[in-house]
Amino acid sequence: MDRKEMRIVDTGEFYRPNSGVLLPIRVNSDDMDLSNKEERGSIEEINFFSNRTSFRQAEKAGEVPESSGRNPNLESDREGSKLIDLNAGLHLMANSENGQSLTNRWSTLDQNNRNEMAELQAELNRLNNENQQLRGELDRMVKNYSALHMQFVSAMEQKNQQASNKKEMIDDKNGVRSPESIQEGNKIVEQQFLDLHPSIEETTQSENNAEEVVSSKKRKPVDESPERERASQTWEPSINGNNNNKMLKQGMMKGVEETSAMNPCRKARVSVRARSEAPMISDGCQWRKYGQKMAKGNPCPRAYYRCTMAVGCPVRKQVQRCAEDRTILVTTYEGNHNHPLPPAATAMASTTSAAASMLLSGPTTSTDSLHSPQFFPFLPCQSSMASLSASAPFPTVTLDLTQNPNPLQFARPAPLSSPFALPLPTGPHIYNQTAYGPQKLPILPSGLAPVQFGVPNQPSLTDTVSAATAAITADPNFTAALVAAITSIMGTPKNNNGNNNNNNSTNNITTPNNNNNHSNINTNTNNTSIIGRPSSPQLPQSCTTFSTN
DNA sequence: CGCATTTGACCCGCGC
DNA sequence: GCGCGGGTCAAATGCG
Ligand SMILES: [Zn+2]
Repeated sequence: MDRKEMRIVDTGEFYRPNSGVLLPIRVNSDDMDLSNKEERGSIEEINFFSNRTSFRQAEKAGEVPESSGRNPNLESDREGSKLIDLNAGLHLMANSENGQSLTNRWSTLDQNNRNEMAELQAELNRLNNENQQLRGELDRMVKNYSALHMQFVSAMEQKNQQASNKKEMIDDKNGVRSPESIQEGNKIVEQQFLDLHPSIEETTQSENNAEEVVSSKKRKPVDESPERERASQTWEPSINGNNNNKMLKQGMMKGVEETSAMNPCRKARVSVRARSEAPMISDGCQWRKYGQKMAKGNPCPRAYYRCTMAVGCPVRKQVQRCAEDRTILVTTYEGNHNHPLPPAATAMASTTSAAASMLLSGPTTSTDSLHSPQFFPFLPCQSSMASLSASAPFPTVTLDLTQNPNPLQFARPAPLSSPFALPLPTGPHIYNQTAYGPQKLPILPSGLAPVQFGVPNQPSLTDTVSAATAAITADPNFTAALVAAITSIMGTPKNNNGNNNNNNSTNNITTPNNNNNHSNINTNTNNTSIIGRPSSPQLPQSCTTFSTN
């Protein structure tokens, strides 16, 4: 098929949706036959080279009634015919008079160029229109999402306030009035706005304070064993009123903190692997170490921290070095902060919250949803992976930031000052990243903070976490969102001084049986590898120890 | 002296 | 029932 003909046909297709707009044809008419510019559609075609193709013109005029709407198929055919006519006419011109052949050739070339230009311009216009349409669509979706989210937040707020009132009543009945019960309502509201996605514990828990989430699964809601001195000391005032004195002895905060319910949401974890020489990455929060254990299979001890930025904050984290690469620090976050966070800490908090929501918010966010390669279209070429494990009891999202291909992605817009800005991705940025591969500028949501991971003045994990958070929280289905997150992770500088400039970030799907192949996305059951990355270093499974139990 | 860290003991779930 | 391992507690200790 002739190249030109192909081109014209394509332009015809471009404009077919916009009935009546026949820019390419009109442009040709400008060049060849200006007399009928005002006519539209096939009228112009008919007049195309009218002096030489009257036969065809008459033929086509008879074929196609002009009154009816444009028929795409017919349009295509006619345009094809028109091009044949065009070529024939040019040929005749070139051969007709030798003296003018050169001039005619030049004019032909000029016309061709102009045609091409016109076509390109037409395509440009078309793309602009399409872009505007898509943008409008996106804006609409974002608006809808925001509206829904705000509704959800307000609903949760109401629910929390109701629960708070209930708790106050209980406390009053027991003769103990917990200050937290008064404060928690506000706290939770803050947290919800802060985290963008209120986590499941807040939705399912009848009592509102986030501290309840803290208590581990082993803490049973009813103290059925009196001989357990510690258990009776540390907890459950609202269910077992006899413990109130003990709780006072232990301190109100602890009592509230340990008040718990077996909330599955507590299990949701976000594990971040990052290279850092420091014993602990700085994520903007204040942590207090409350324990250290030697983990099995890892000579490096595992440290346990809890957030001390606010009394009773349920957030905890575990820090452990990777057994095989001591420079890799694995930090696992758990829970949601119940207090406002500084900008530096917002990213991580949002990430953990979003990850918890992601992992626990139903089948669409489970690992199953990630089995489809369409969720990671970029992975084979960009070597970036999402790690999700929705498996019970500890669904875990693992962000592997130890391998980064792009050391020069430090430039990014200055973060906004407000620590409470929603990390909601705005505009098409996230889709830009998603669709068009690695973008060097991180799509940070505006409220996210400057970097505080690792050594000062270093670019930090915060970028990655922010982007991941934004991505996760932006889309309840976590499709494009996940893609965007991972894509943005690729653009995040690693957090250490490091010597690891040439690797890609990877996220991993971790399996319940601790089969952490960092090159694969595995299912919970059969460890089916969806997307492999043979080139990535195989990291020891002990590096992500929290996905299993 | 107050706060944070250390560290041994304890709790609990799970597998055998 | 017992042992193992993960997680937490809290007294002891360290530090500014
Ligand atoms: Zn906190």
